[in-house]
Amino acid sequence: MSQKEFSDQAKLLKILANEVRLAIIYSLKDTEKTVSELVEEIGSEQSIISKHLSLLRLNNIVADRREGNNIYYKLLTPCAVKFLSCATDVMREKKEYLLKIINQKHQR
Amino acid sequence: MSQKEFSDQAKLLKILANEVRLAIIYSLKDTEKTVSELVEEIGSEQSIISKHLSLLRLNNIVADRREGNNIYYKLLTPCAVKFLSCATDVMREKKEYLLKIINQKHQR
DNA sequence: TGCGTATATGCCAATATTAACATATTGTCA
DNA sequence: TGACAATATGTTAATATTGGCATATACGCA
Repeated sequence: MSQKEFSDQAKLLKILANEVRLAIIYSLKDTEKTVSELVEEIGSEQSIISKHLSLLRLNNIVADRREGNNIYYKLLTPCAVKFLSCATDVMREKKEYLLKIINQKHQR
Repeated sequence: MSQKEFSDQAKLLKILANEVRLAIIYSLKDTEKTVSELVEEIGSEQSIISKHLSLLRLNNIVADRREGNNIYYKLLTPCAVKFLSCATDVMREKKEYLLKIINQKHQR
């Protein structure tokens, strides 16, 4: 892997590395939603949700579509959800390792 | 998914979302290495590599082992590498989507 | 046209992240 | 013990990220 590849990957991870943006991605995983619906569901202020949506849109993680006064957002890269479950795996693996270590200490 | 789960996941992603740390993880993917080896390979300053290693160690992504003057680091969660390839998938999927869009525009 | 609703954006302050440098720590060996 | 090699840590300044608030924009409808 080249330095540019690491840098690109780091940029992508930074986009995903935010509580609100993760909630948005997860919420859009199998259906499009309006901003209001996301605001209601996630519980952050409207302007905050909008800003995170802008960032995700600028980076082509989501796409928007206007319908009257509402703007619907959908996930462009369903793979992003698989990616999140992959992150969950890493956390589980970490946890298991820690438990193993703790058990070893107790056995001494 | 609960808010705490999103927050935990975001924390993990933040740890991984750095060019140097990605290079370290990738470099350790199938063999342990000393700090000097990582410095040589990655090309950042020693204190910088050390600090990133500390962060990874504190978060149980890597573990260290002293052997004389050298300290060997190894990856604790091999899953982290799979995770990175998963990130690469997301980027590829994004790119493919964009190409598709561009082609559609040209066909009009 | 004017008003209400939905959404986006600009600005600012607080906080987090990072690199760079200097210095400290820990071990080896003479 | 002293000098050196490998690594870690403290401090600081620059920059990036974030949330909160105010305001702007876009649309529908009367």
